[in-house]
Amino acid sequence: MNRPDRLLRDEAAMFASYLRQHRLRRGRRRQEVLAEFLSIERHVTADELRDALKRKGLGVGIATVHRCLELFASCGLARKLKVGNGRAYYEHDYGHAHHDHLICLDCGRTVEFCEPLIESLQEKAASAHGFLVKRHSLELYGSCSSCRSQAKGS
Amino acid sequence: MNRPDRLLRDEAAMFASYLRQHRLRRGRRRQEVLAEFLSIERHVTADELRDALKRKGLGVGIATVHRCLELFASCGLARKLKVGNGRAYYEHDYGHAHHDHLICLDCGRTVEFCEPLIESLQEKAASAHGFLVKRHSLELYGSCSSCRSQAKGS
DNA sequence: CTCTATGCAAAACCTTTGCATAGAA
DNA sequence: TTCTATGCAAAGGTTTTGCATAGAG
Repeated sequence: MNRPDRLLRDEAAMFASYLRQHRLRRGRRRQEVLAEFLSIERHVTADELRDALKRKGLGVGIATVHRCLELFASCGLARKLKVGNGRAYYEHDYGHAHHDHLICLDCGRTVEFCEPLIESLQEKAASAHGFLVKRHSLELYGSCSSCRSQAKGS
Repeated sequence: MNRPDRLLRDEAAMFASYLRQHRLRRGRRRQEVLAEFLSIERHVTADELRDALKRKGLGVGIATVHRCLELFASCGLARKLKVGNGRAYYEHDYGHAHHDHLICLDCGRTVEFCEPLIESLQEKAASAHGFLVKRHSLELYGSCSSCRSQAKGS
């Protein structure tokens, strides 16, 4: 919601710069997939993204979607995350503060949250074992309030 | 290391009780896989466990290993965890305090750690969004001390 | 023109399932 | 005996790869 033009410009610039540095080209599909990805403000799987494209009449092969998403992750536009079900999800990364996920085991709803104190405790715990943290993945699985109240009702 | 007999007895009792309650039987493979699993003090994949069994001359089918591991998870002997690579890892659960994982991106070494303060902050963050946490998964990816010193040296 | 991007199909990977049969209780 | 356990092979579900060709620069 409320995607500032500024953000989009920065993302486009990052993408262009990455392509240049790696001597890659801005193929038609690559641009379509990027535009669609950036227009979706939640994490998506390759499949979901392809479906979204198909609904707009753009028939992009699943392999291409995967290759695009990996590319976006490489250039810092996307963050890849794997949750329990084995599928890979991608979400916007650039300009988005780091966050973790709450996932409702009943309805699947996910909520992003951010707790800087947890992050610093992670660093501390890691350095106590000689580790330097590069990235982390934290998912809390449980039940959201609406699923809990429904469960009570039934 | 240092597995007290007490622990093993408890685990065997849990297993037996679960089998009884569910009218399952203690098949030969099931016992072999359990013994091997309990003898390994780190998380394993189904494949690794099967290889370990094979090295002892026990040819257990991969499907059976999967079925056994799911069974162990159901009866509280094992905890299943999925990390970034998409494979399922199983580790001892009974009698083991909850812990999270540090994973070295270079050498793959993993270290378990436990930080109760993080746990309580997770609860807090979840309840701020109306969630009740049932379980969570926290992995910190980075580089361990030995990989970092090697990198410096080269 | 040259080298990358793309689609398609096949392969790879890991896990699960179906089915016939061995084996517990 | 009866019902579960097991092996094997096949199926599933998702991601990756090979290859021929379209297409960007």
